[in-house]
Amino acid sequence: MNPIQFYKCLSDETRLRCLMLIENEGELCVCELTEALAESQPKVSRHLAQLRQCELLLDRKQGQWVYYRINPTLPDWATSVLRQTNEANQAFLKENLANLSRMGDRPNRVASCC
Amino acid sequence: MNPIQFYKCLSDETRLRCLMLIENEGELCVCELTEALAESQPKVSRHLAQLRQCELLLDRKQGQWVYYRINPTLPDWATSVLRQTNEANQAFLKENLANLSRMGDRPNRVASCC
DNA sequence: CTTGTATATGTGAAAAATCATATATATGAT
DNA sequence: ATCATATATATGATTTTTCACATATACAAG
Repeated sequence: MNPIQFYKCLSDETRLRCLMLIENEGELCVCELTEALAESQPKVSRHLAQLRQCELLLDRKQGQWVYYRINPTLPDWATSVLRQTNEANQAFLKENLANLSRMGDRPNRVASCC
Repeated sequence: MNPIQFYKCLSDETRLRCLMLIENEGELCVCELTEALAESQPKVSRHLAQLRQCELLLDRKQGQWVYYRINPTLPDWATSVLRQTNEANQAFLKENLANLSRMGDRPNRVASCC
């Protein structure tokens, strides 16, 4: 993982909030992120695609939903940067987390492996 | 320190290398960074100015030289991100450190306080 | 098969970031 | 005062990034 590519990924507000929300929640689908961020679906989807291409995120498809999670095979320093950024900046996500918890009809999560 | 502003600062190659080199060396002046990066002086200077304005770097003037150092009052998470990024990515700086050590006539450092 | 929901992507426009070049300021040496 | 070195900044051009909107694909339900 090239540090420049990594930090370019973190330098856009939509992408950083997505990463932090996913770090918080473990896994989120596009419609949940769209709701939490109050942004358009194409905008969120495009930024997620970039994070996936750069291998910061992995996705899994379940029915009509696509769930994104942090790539667990990132180098330690990158994993640590994401974790620390999230832990130290919860206030930054306040509004987004409120949107998310206010969201009705969240898709039923089914474990990917069982 | 807003995490977006922080990561925008880290998302440019010139700025990231400057930050990492300064993290490595403790303090560097503009001409040393210019040499290490093999970039033009105005380019390096302009990026340093941005890092100073965002308060990631502090500067001190000594004679004709201006030395930049990491702002020691950054929030802990930011300090830690810089340190970890540097420690885990020494290979990324190899060429720049070689340029620096090859540099003759490096300005004599005088302690700022004594 | 049709409809509705979720997600992805193509396209051209707009905005933001970066750059090279020229120039200005400050300091030290002669 | 003149010259050389170090640094900063103005300017306009270029490149990169982001965006909105339209559209395409996939799946589930009826």
